[in-house]
Formats: sequence, C-alpha cells, structure tokens
Amino acid sequence: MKELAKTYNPKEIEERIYANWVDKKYFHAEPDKEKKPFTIVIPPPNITGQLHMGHALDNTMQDILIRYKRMQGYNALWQPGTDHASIATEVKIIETLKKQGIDKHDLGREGFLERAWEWKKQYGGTIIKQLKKLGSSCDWDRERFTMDEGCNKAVEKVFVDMYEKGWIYKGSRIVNWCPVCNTSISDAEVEYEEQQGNFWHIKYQVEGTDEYLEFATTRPETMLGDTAIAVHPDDERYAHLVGKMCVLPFVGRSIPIIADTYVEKDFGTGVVKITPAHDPNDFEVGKRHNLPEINIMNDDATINSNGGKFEGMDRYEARKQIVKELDEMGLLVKIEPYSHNVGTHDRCKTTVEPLIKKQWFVKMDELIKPAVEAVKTGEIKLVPERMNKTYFNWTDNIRDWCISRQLWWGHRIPAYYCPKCGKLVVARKDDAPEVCPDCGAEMTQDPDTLDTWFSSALWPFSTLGWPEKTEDLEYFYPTDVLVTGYDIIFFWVIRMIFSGYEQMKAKPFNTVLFHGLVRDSQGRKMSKSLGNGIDPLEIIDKFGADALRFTLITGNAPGNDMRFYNERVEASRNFANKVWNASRFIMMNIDQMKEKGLGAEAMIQSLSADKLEAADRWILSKVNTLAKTVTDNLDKFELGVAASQIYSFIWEEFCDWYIEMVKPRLYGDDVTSKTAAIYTLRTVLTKALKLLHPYMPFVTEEIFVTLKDEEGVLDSDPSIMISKWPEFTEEFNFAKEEKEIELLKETVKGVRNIRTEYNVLPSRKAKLFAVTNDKETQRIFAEGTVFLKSLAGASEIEIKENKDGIPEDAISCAVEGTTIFIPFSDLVDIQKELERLDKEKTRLEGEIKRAQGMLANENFVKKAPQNKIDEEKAKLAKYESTYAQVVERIAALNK
RNA sequence: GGGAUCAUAGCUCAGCUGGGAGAGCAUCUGCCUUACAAGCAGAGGGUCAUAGGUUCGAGUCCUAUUGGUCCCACCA
Repeated sequence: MKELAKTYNPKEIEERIYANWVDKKYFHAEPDKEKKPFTIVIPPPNITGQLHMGHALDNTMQDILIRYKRMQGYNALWQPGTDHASIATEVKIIETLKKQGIDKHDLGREGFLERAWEWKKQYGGTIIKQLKKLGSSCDWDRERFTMDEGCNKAVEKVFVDMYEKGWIYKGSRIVNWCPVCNTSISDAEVEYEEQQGNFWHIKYQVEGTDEYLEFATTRPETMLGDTAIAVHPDDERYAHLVGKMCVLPFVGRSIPIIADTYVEKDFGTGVVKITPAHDPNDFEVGKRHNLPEINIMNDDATINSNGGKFEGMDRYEARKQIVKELDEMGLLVKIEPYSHNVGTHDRCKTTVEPLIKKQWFVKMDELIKPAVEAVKTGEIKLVPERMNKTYFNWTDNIRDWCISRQLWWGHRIPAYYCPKCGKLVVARKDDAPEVCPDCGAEMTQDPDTLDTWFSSALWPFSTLGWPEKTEDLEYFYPTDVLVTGYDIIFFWVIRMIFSGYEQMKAKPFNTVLFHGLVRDSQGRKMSKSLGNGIDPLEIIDKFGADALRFTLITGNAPGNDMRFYNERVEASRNFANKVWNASRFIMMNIDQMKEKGLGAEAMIQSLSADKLEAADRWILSKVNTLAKTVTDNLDKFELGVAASQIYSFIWEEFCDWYIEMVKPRLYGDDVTSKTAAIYTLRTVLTKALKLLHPYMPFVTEEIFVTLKDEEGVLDSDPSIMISKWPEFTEEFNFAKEEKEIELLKETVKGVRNIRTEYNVLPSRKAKLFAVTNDKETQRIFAEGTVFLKSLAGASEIEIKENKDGIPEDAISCAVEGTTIFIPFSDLVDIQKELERLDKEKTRLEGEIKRAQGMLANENFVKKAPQNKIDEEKAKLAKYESTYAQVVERIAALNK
C-alpha cells in the first residue's frame, strides 16, 4: 500500500481526485428505469458572480444530499447551470462600459448585447470553476443557462400561453421605477430603508373662502400632480368643505375636496393630498373618484412639462425650490423632522419613484391557488416548517407581478405592435407577424425584457428539456429537494411552485430545504461595502475544501443563520487530519500483516471463524448503529446532527477507544487476535469513511482508494463515491458486547481519574484488583485484561471474589457491581482518599434520592410509561450497589 | 402595525415529538506514550432571559414581560 504523508495536505490531492471523478463520469446521470431517480436542480448562480460563503453553504448542502443518495443506489442527478441575472449583469456591464467612456445607448441594443454575450463568455465560467473547487458533484455535461435556446423556448411558450389564457396582461399601473437603472422593478425588488426626512406642512386655500386646508407630505414636489384633497367622510371638521375646490399653487389648477375612508382622521391634520400618478394608495383613491392622473416626472426623475416652471429640475432640486416658494407665498406652515421608510432599489440603492407606466403583469390570484394548496396539504414540504408562515404571509397578500423591465439583457417580450393601427400580437418568434394582420404596416417588437425571475421560475423543468417531451423530463421531474436561502423564498421558490403546477401540472420538487445566512464572526452580514466578506477560495486554499464544507454544516440547525470564523475551520481541518492519521495507522498494520503473508483472505476468516473479540464486536456494533442514526438524520435533513455523530464516533469511540484498545493485540504474537483486530479496524474505518464521504469527499476518497484491496476480496469499488452506503444489519448488532465494553470503559475512566488526582506518572504502572462475586463480570474483566493494562496503566489485574489480601490502604473506585482497588502504598494519603470517597458518597446519595423520589411518587408510577419506570428502577439498583461499595470502603479506611 | 426568530458554559452554538444539561473553541493540570502536539489523559465552568401556567415530570408545551435579530405592510 502506498504510504501517506504524516499530515493531511488537501492541496496535493483535491484537484487530482476531482479530475478523476469527472473523467470517470461519476457525476453523470442518464434515465434508467432500473433505478429510482433523485434530482436536485441548482439555484443558478449569476454569471457575474464570484463564489461567496452563501454559495459555499448552499452547494455543500446539495452535494451532501446528492452524494448520499447516489451512494444509496439512487440515480442521482444534480442539474447545474447559471442565471443571466438581467439587471445585475446589465448594471455591471454598464459600469464597465462607463470606465471605457462608453454609454450603452452609443452601442445600441445589438451592440450592447454583443458585449453582454462576450461578458458571459469571459466570466460565466468563473463561478462554475469555483463550484468545482468545493467538490460539487454536478452533472456538468448538462450545464444550462437561463438564456440558452431551450430556456428561451420555455420562456416564450409560457408567456404566449399565459397571455392567451388571460393571465398575462398589459396595463397601466403604479410601478416602482428606478430612475438610475431606468426600469420598472417588482415589489420584491424594493428594499425599504429608514431615512431621516421631513414632514412639510402645507396649506391650500379653499376656493371662494378664507379657509385653508393644512396637510403634511414627505414629498412636496409631487404636489404638482395633485388632483384632489381628501378627508374622511365622518370628519366633522371638514364636512362643510367636501365638494368645494382648492387652488393648487404654481399650476393654478382647481382640485376637488373629496371624502374617502382611506384617510385616517386621527393622523396628522386628517387631510391628505391626492397624487394618483405618484403614489399607489392615491392611485386607488383616484380610480374610485375618477380623478385625472397627472404624471409630472420624466423617467430620469426630472420634472416634466406638467410641472410648469419647474420643468427640467431634478426631483430633489424641485422639492427645495417648491418648498422655498411655498414659504414665500405663506403656504408653508412648518417643517417637522420625520423618520420614515423609503423604498430603494435593491440593486443600486436608488430611491424608487412610484410612477404610472404601461407594463406587463402576471395575474396572480388564480395562479397562486395550487401553490398555496400544495404547501397547506404538505404535498410540498418546507424545511424548517416555520417557513410555511412566511410563505403564506406572502401568498395571502399576493399582488400582480410586474414582469416587464426596461432593460436589454434578458428575454425580450414576445409582443408585437403595429405602429399604425396599434394592433397587438403576442406570439412566438416563429409565428411573429412581420406586418400587421389588420392594416399591413410593419410590426415592431416590444422593446422590454422580462424580469430575470420569470425564466428562473421555469428552471426545474426547462433544464430537463421542457417544452419538449423529453425522456429526462419524464424521468427526473418532479425533482426531490430544492436547497436555497430563505431570502429568496418570494423571488424564486413561490414562483417555481406556481409555474410548476401551471406548466407541468405537477409540483417542481417535494421538499424545499432552507438555510440561513453566513455571517462574520461578529454576526454581521458579509458585504462588499463592509469589507468583512470571507472568501471561500482562500479558506479552501488554506484548510482544504473538506474542512470548509464540514464547518459550514456543523453547529447549525436548518434555516438558522450562522457565524463563520477561522477557529471553526481549524477544528474541522484537525478532524480531517485525525481521520487521515487513523487511516495511516491502520494501513501500516495491514501492510505488516501482508508482509507476513496474511492478506484479505485471512481477514475475512476472522469473521467467518467467529474469532472476533468483545471489543471488535463492540465497535462493529457501534458503527452499525451509527449508520442507522446518520441515515435517519440525513433523511430528516438534519445534516449538522448527522455530521457531529460521525465526528464523535470517529474521534472518540474509534480513535480514542478502539484503536487504543487493540494496540496490544496488534503488537502481540497472537495471529488470530491480530487478524481479527485488523479486519475490524479496516471494516469500521471503511464504513465510517463512507458515512463521512458526503461531508468530506476528498480526504475520504484518497484514503478509500489507498486502502483498496488489490486482491479484490474486500471492497472492490474504484471510488468511494460510487460505493454502497452502509446500512444497519442484524449481523453486526451486538448489544451484549456493547454493554461489556462500556463497563470496561467506565473502569478505565475511574482508574485514570484516580491516577491523575494522585499525580501518578503514566510511566508508573500499578497492580489492579477487581472485586466482584458475579461470574459473568469476572469473565468480562478477564477478557479485558489486555487493554486494561494499556489503557489504565495496570501492571497486572487480579480478579477476586472478595477483598481478602488487598492492602487496606489501597485506593478504590466503584463501577457497576465491581470495586476496583489500586494499591499505591507509597502514595496514599488516607485523608485525601476519604475526602474523595466522601464526595462520591454524596453524589450517589443525591442520585439515589432522586430515583427513590420518582419511584415513590404515586402519580409517576401510575402515569409514566412502563419502560421509564423500569429504567428508573434499574438506575436505582445500580446506584445503591455502588453506594454500598463506597460506604464499605469508607468504613474500612476509618478502622 | 402584522409576523417570524433568538435569549443554554467565558465565546460560538446543538439540544428533533417533554423523562437525569451537551459539543467545538477558550481556560487550568499532567504527558513529545512507536497514527496524529492539527495530538493524548484529566479538570473546572450553566437556578437553560424573567414571571406565571399545563403536567407525575418543563431547557423543551402555553401565556405575559424584557432585550436582540430578521421579514412583510407602509399613515399621507
């Protein structure tokens, strides 16, 4: 067997192993009726993206699930791809062009798109390369892009079909307008930000009276578009004015005073100015009262010709000027500082301006129904379950989805207009009319593109070939799990669900597994502006991909945010190294056996000839149980819990106990015993490696491949990632031996404890007496002699029926049914020993009191389940017997 | 305003359907024991935010309170 380096060096192996996996096509999946499919589609990263911790977490989780299922024998497909991310990408390209002194309009639409595709070619592959560094086992042969031919077809079909069904419509609505990006954005893209602003209290004169109506506004410039003043219908203060008119300053328009329940009597003065073209609520009021909608702004948020003398001014400049002039006119009552929420564009942080625009919308009320039903009935499961509430909170308040964007990079809306007669035709590119069917004029296509989420909503089936009826689609759809952050539940998850039901008539996935945000060590969001981001690639470079993956998965419950800091990665790296070294030790011993002509065949004999010793059975039984609990937890998506179970099994049970237990056997001359030990070491290691593989794919593969039995008698898989997942079997279920070894472990711990307390150097050996009159226990100690010697520093072990002949001043400890004596004649301090025993006595008294109390409680005995009662009874018996031993020792020492 | 979530060891967090408080890191003590000092052995450290309630039994369920984080809505 090849020799492994003394410490694990991930850098040397990761790239080589990954290349081999790709080379062997292990990630590739094809429909196969013989096997059950298990499918995950990747949340497609933006082509402009750089791998960050969020991606690292998201993709590690997916890789764990997919590797686990693949090993379980499923036909596992992890469908990869990237997202064109229309606005994010367009903004970036514009920035780059700006540096070169180019405006996007100089290039024109075609020229700009050419640049964009170049950009995609240049940077689109970066994130994919980075995902590979993480160890992601995506089927790269199937890589897709939201703007590739297939996705384009899917988008086109959905748009046309839904338009024909009446679920996509064009309408004038108040939209969120970003004056910097020059596009409308959806509600989900608006981020509210607390800003310090002002309440400007303004008054308008009521026509034909001396009365004034006072109101407050945070956006005084919008007054140019006011078309009414509103009060509450029940407000007696203003009842006499309803129906009268007010004079609008500057523009000189007469606007009516109306009554509408939208106004709250008790807020401010109880008077509201109504600007239907620039406020969503006012828009509604305007509709109810048939008010004119006067747009006063250009797309770049400067005032248009409706603003009279303020035309051409920027919105904030106009605001200043208007306030100043109102003041001069005596119409400004006061300025009150006011902190309020201002909507900003999540991409560029510009304050959005509500504007009336003709835009395309998706009608949501019918479409959302099956999506609500699916989660309600549990047909689609959200993990953790609390996400249901967030989900319903959104679906219950759903509004139509504005899908048109005034951008160039994206799917162009398949709508065609006749410039002459205004005819609108929605059709696929192939069916698009060149001339107007009505008047024969040349048709022009809608200049707008679709919201980037329109295409990602189709991702689970468009990537599998839809709208074609492909074998892939038939076989792999619906997918099994979707793994994503809770932050895009509205953007993406919900939209995939209703799209799946609408287009496929079937859910897109069975389960959505949510994770939280990865924060910095102080709990802050990682962000570019704070400069506190930790680059996953640097971490991989320093500690290895396995360590990074393990860190991201442990110590965290599903859906919760987590903090990331280097000390945690170090701990994971140390664990990888631990696994590495344990394996090194085992290989060393296998090699030595081989040199003596004892290979795999001999090892197999150990099992068949029933030569396994209690310790062997114990650890085999332990790893057997581990396979079950890990599997159960993975099935429940408790990835972190499963990881820590594997961790403590490998480090504590296997390395600290079992390996130490068998060392005397490995170094001894008993070939049978040695072979059994090596068989066990190898078997347990292999199983543990397999369980660990989804988490730490690289180190486990390197060891597995090195460990591979050339004779082909034992495991013969060429790679751990296609080997069989360990399953619980009755064959390795040894309850009796588990109990026996636990007793011996207790003994070792007790003795070690005493030795430390008395400062006995490890080099100093001492004789051990085990006193018990139980024959079975005597046998256990007799069989455990070998490792009691090595682990408990015993020179020899004498098993006795009673304490005759044991020096009176020996130190003792009590384990279940047995008292252990250690005669440290020259070290013993009777007083100290009595104190120690007294402490132990007090502890046991407490335990006995607790157990007795419970059992004496009538209600407990009456109502508690029988197994709980039996458990308590057994504990009580155990404590009472140990207690008796301690009391006896105290009496003896006091003599 | 509505909702979610958190409060457990010095720090970061687990603790799943209620049945004797855990991990990693940090701290202290002793060990370079022939796989590993990225290690081994041992130890200390928690009225599980507060107050009630349900229960034989509550860190775990319910109610209220306090403090933090986040999401949604947005009253001009």
